Amino acid sequence: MNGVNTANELTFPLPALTVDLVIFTVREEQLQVLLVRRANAPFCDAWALPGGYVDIERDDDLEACARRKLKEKSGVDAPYLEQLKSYGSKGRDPRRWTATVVYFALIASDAIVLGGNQRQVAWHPIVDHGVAQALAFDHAELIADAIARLRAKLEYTHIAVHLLPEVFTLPELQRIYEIVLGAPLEKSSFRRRVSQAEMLEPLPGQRREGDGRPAQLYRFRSYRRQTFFPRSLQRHAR
Amino acid sequence: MNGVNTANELTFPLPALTVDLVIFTVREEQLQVLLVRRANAPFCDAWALPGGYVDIERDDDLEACARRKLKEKSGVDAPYLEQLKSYGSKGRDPRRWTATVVYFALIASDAIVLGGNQRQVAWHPIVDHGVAQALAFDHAELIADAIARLRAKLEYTHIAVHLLPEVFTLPELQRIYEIVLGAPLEKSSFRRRVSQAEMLEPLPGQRREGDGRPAQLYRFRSYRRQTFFPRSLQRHAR
DNA sequence: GAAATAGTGTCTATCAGACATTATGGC
DNA sequence: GCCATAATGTCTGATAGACACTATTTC
Repeated sequence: MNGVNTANELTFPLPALTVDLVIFTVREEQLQVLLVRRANAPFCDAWALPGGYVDIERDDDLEACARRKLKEKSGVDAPYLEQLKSYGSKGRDPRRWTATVVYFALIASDAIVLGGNQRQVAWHPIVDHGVAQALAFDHAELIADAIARLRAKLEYTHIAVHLLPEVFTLPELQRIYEIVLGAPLEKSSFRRRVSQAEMLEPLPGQRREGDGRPAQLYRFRSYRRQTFFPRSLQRHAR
Repeated sequence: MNGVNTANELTFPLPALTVDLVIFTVREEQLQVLLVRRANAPFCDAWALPGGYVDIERDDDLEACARRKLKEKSGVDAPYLEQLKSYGSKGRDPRRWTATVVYFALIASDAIVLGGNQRQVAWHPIVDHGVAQALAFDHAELIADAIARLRAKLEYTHIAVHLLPEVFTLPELQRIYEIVLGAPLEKSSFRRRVSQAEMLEPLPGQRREGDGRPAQLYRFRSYRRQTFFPRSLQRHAR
């Protein structure tokens, strides 16, 4: 009934399994996503998310597979990486029934070391809910979902710090939020949230300049836990 | 490089792909999860989540696969169904590299038609973050993650209505929340949220009893959109 | 000192928790 | 009338938005 015979051999055809990555960064005042140009059919020459088949020899688990592919494409070792969702259907790859587990990563633009050929691997700016080009497979949908998740999480967590280098100022952090959300934020509200969460550690004495008064430098203190902001249904005390 | 030859045949071994279901209901004043007893090795006779291999002949996509398995085990056609997360690694199934896409479902206990043998398919109460028994594979972890997601979503959405039959009273709905969250809720706060969200439609005239004053009957109005409660970082108006 | 940007303080609106109060049924 | 439960109202505290104000730098 479960399609497995006594010798533990599968008696039915398997779908293919891939891992795809939606790698975000903020460059040139824009949210951008890393795409690779396909060299083979189907969708040859179209842009697509970096990713590929799970290699059961090399990859111990799904996340290791995602990290391997991330390292191959972006050169980044330990970014923020979060599983987004899985997509699988008969038709999304014309060759065969394929499922993909999508991860999204946030990296600082200064941490990126792209492989040589910009025709093959390049950053593409996000406009609204996707990129300007038509993409291979269902990758436009995957990107739209990833953007929605990223924007939603910005509103109740601190993950945007992962889009900045280790040391940054509060105006820089606020700018990241505004670029990703596509809307200006109230300065004092923003700063209140950040300070109340106690996630940032001021780097004493140091400063940096824009054009007026320099801003205090900070470092993200705690990668251990994500901060979630309150105001939801709370447990009743008594 | 991508392991596919020109005839579009894969030249490397594939991992297996399954879909597993965490089916929740509230019965006998407890949050319960549906488990099936395994009839084959590995973990023969152990309890496990309902699920199984994706059948690329029958299943058009992952969600269809989940709905098919849900219908097979619980008899329920159109419950609340949401993709939770995917798990895949070399070791989680001793037979081979296996990935599973986990869905969680919420169904009303009165909608359930279990197949005959209770020794094979049965409800198990949730205590804290899991069930009392040891489970097959990594299913205890999958259940713990599903419980965490369910509890988190209760605090900012209305999905708990899917744990009740179509017609219910507000005290019944509140009781569901309290059972799942494991803590009492403040009545007036609870009712304010529910009414502000305008998700419930009073069924006029009708009532039902406990022991004192009868409660108004309601029906869940809108399956179209989930209600999310406010108080998070908001866009700046100007 | 003017301009520009960083950073703080104050007021208000909104909403959740606490808890009292009223409403409606059975007995 | 009494009890039990349903439903509502009021007060308080916490926090986000708005916006004014102060602080610190360059020129």
